[in-house]
Amino acid sequence: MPELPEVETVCRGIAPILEGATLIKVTPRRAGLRVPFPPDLSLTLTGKRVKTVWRRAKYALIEMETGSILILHLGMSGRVRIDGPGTSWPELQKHDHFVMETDSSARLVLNDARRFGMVLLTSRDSMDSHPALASLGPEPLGNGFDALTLAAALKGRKSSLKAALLDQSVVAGLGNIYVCEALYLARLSPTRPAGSLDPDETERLVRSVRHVLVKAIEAGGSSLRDHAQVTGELGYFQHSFCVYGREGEPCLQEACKSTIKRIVQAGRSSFYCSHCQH
DNA sequence: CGGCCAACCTGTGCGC
DNA sequence: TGCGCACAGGTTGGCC
Repeated sequence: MPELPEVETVCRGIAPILEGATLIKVTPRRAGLRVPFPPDLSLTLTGKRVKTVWRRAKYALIEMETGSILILHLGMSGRVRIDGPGTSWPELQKHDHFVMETDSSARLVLNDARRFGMVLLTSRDSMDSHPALASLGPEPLGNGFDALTLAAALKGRKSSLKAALLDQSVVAGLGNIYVCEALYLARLSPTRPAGSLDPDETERLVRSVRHVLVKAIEAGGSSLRDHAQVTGELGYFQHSFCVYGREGEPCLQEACKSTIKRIVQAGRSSFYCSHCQH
């Protein structure tokens, strides 16, 4: 589930619960996920009040009034659940690896079957130099992402356009699904050398990236499979994919009689229409 | 530094 | 019903 739109959806869902609340209990339920949990995690957060929740790339950031910032990354299979506010919470489940309880009888639960996620700690003052955040490229929905900056980031790159857009230092927050979707919308082949775009193509790509992300956020994130969002509702953007997961199905372009192809690039599946995308 | 691959994990769906 | 295999939304460390 967790590319930029899904993380954005999670942040919007947990912000009303967490902001202004005090964390009364913080419980790591195993040693860590991809990396060990910070040793001072509970000590740093317990008894502190949450100031704000926001997102950077695919990271959810929870800033405390003390200036400490909890960084959550959902990896491939991470999900965030809010239990309560209420008098009773459901039983913790398999793969519920990290839990934070608030003084308003709500509980945030991080569930991550594959444990590719990350729980990290930084602070207001040092977040810019934190290894996870330091080398991230511009936010695709922010002012720092335009045709000129993208052209500069792609210039001289020999790798494919697909690989370049998955590189979080080029643009931050895209993953396999939305790269496929944006390239389809921009009519650009995932196999194009990243440095070969002309200004018109670059502009089309910028617009397409923004468009697919905005639409996905509006739909509440794609939330593949049976993932229930923190709001308890399922996202519906997954039903709106044009190419992702559609190998062998007809291209949706009105006049196109071709079918969607799947190739493997950098170990990831790329779905595209070889007739429409060049 | 750029580019590529393996590794990190569990779950699911498919063919046999 | 069971087994084995391919594949899955991401990142990173090591190697050339």
